Amino acid sequence: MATTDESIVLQCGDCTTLLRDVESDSVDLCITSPPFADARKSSYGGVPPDQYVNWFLPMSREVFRVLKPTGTWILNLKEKVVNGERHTYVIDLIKALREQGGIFTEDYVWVKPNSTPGKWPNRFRDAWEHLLQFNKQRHFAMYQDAVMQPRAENTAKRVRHLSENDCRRMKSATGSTFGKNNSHWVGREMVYPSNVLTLATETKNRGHSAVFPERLPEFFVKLFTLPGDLVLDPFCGSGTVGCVCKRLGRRFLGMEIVPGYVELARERIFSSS
Amino acid sequence: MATTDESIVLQCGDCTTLLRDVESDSVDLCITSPPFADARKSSYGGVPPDQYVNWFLPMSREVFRVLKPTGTWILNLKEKVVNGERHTYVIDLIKALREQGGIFTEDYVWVKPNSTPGKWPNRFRDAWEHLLQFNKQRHFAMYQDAVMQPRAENTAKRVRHLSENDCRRMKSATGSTFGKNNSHWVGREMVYPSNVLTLATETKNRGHSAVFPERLPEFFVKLFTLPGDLVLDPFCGSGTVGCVCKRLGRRFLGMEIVPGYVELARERIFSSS
DNA sequence: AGCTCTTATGAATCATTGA
DNA sequence: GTCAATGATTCATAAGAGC
Repeated sequence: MATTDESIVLQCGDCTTLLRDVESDSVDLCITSPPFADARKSSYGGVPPDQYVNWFLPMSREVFRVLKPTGTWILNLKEKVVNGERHTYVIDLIKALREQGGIFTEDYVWVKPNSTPGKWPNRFRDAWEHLLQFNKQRHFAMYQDAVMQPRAENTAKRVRHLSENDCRRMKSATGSTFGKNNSHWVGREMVYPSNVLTLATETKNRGHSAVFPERLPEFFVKLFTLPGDLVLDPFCGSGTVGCVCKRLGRRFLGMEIVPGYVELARERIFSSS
Repeated sequence: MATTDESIVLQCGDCTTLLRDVESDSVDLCITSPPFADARKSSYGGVPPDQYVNWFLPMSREVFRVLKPTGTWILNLKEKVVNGERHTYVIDLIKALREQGGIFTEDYVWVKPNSTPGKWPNRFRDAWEHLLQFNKQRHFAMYQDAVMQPRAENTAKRVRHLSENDCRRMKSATGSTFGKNNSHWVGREMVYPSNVLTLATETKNRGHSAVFPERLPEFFVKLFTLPGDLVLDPFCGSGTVGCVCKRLGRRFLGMEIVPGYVELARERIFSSS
């Protein structure tokens, strides 16, 4: 499908099929949030949890093929509750991707302070998701200095003056997990983040039910690519990763099966320039 | 082994053996942080990651046996990095515990905002751990009101001035059907927590490395037990869970293989009274 | 400009009811 | 019985409007 900018390519169709036409060892970073099991039924049909791994593997084989040896894949997933317990499709998939040759380098956690409300007799609301990092080699490209952030104010001092309950509520006050109060960058000592990203979900209606906050792909694009590098999102939805790549000067290849979302992504990516 | 208080019992020895003398269906909550793979080499010999599940299963069988049908097991674990990737012994163990009859109800995340600074060529510092919840039945004891926390300031403020729209809810463009009626919020000062616990680790303690900050077992002891209930920690170390139980009026059974830790736990638990 | 207030909305889950 | 549809439950956040 045609594009209006050679460095940003959007394709409409099934990504497993479309990926067959992508050159091997050409992608620096794949970052994607595939439809979770049983989710987004109205637009994607909803893959049953028990069939999720088998549904996933033909696609992942292509992703590993097109990824550069030094490239990275960041995969956003979350366990669904089925019959009162967390389903194992995510951990089954981790095992399967390792058998496909992937190296399970890290499990970043995305903490969502404004997660969907809800309380049930047996559980509280779900405020975190996986960001699984897979690689083809143990040595991969990583630019850690690009994601440094200011050190938080003296945490220990604050903790001492907080009540018991306030301490559990300190989500935005402490430490150097990524996404905390970054309001005063100037003149602050910079530190490396951790493997916990605390970022609120988008609350503005973007016409898509599962939109990344831009700072999430931005973190990984800066961490794993340089300007001019190629970023792939095989389930690009409304194009958040593409927007970030355009802004940061990375090339982007996005695939999406729902025509309406492709149009939405095109508008979002090219209207901002 | 003798104790100085009938409601707090400390035993020195291998927990798999000691557990055989514990009555079936008698424990309301088991909360424990077993030695992670390859850790605590001096006392446990450092279980190699590949043998971790086999090492674990005789003990877990006993834990499930002694747990009440309505009881809960909270298990603190973290994937260790082996040869550049996260080892799968945690997810292998989840699968194995389910095969043993356990119900994998929830995966709480403990975020440690002040974890040790540091970074490596291929990863940042590790700032989170699993708190796996297993049950014997789908219906178990849970006292959610005991762990409520103050509402966020922002929300508390706006509840004082509700608009018309706060009392109804329009359907979202993407078809989600969340209902909300903010008028129910009026007069409510406390809200329920999520499945993410943000708690700083306790850095300086008297001659021991504390596994848990006290607030962590406190959260689960309040959530899953009533005063007088029995709490078990088969790897009780320096006795943090016991201290919490003493303070909150729960009975406690702690097991620890290193005599020095048993003594330390005894001092900590009984000196505070 | 800067503060306060208003508004929309999100990868949800469980118990109950009806077919 | 088994399965599907419906109703009840629940917060925090960013953007924008208003002062």
